[in-house]
Amino acid sequence: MIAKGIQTRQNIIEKSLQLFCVKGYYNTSINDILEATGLTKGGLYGHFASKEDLWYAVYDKALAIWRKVVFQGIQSGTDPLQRIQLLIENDIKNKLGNHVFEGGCFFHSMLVELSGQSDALSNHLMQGFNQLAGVLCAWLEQADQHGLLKKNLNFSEIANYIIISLNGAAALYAANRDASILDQTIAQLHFYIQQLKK
Amino acid sequence: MIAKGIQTRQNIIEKSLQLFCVKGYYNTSINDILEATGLTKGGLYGHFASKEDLWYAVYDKALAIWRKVVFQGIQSGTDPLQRIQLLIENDIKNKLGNHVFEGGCFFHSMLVELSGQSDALSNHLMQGFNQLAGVLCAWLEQADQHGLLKKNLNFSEIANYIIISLNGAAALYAANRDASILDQTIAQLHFYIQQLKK
DNA sequence: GATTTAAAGGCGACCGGTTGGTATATTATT
DNA sequence: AATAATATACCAACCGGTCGCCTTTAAATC
Repeated sequence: MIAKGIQTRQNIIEKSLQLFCVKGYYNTSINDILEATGLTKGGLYGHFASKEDLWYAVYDKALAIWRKVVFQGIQSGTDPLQRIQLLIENDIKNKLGNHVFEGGCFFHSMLVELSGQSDALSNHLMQGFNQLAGVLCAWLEQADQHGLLKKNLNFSEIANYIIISLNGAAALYAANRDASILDQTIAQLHFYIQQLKK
Repeated sequence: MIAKGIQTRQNIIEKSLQLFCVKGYYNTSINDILEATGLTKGGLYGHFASKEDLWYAVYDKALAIWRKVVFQGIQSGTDPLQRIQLLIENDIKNKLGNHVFEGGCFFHSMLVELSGQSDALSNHLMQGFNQLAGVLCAWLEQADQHGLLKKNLNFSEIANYIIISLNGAAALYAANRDASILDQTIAQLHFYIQQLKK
């Protein structure tokens, strides 16, 4: 049987993740988390040294969730461009559309809120985005080696631009909750990527 | 001579705009604003009924600044697609790159922070974005009437997508402050718009 | 199998400081 | 003298965090 403490800790992380997505980091108070978990201050601070400490644990949880959703059905060996398209579709339709993170995408919301507020936390976030850019970049290079792409494309530039588009979609969708914007963004990014082909 | 009260009011708005951009709305305290303006509580609350009331005034100021920067050099009568390109370039290079708003784009930062936190304020923001989408849409229709575009394009979809890209760029640039990301985004959006042409 | 023991888990009062906001008094300006 | 502009003192509620105390649980001892 799983130790009770570990279960409680997991519950704190999950409830905090929801709250951070909806209300933001600073605007989520420890009391909000206590209310959501049914704990009291002493109980919570037995599991985490500080609110920032909790944030790192929440980040790890969010990353695990995100990876599962966004790399769903993607197999190495398949057409690299198709992998990119699938990743985009997963990110927009499954992550945003299925409200994997309530309120808004954890990573995008945190990035905007924490930029200029906490160098430590926002750098932590940027590392994640840069890793994703690296993956996309590698896939583009693979596509190029298969002779699929136009000449003289800047792969890291394209990778960054895709990430930018995904972030923008997260922002707009969180604000207006209009599902059609998701389909539209997928369609436009699909069109964009088609134009990279020879 | 301009009444002193009006000058003070303007100063409050300008300093608050800076603070909201850097720290966000909720995380900017009234005390932060007092410190920035040299006023005391009584002085400030003589000009604004509440923090939210101040936000609306700041929004108006930000909108005026944004309009000036982003429609710079754009004349009706010129090539509609070129107008779109210029607007994009103004938004990215002049608004983001010149740090017209310190810390991050006011509109994007506020949209992300206030989504799900304040329906009143985030709806106010969305109206602005929708107006911009309308302008871009109209320009695309003009371009189409001139026979410049491919068939069966969805103009409002394209307009939304451009806005999404601009918002994403604002998010990433605020976080990593790497100017090359601005040039890259301009280049990619330029490429994207070229692909819309016949 | 019953009893002891110790640690893990959780409770809740309390801390200094800050939040947005108000009422009243005081000072400049006209 | 009247009015506009600002200062001061204050409020209740809330902020993240600490600390000593109380339960619960499970292993160790008898």
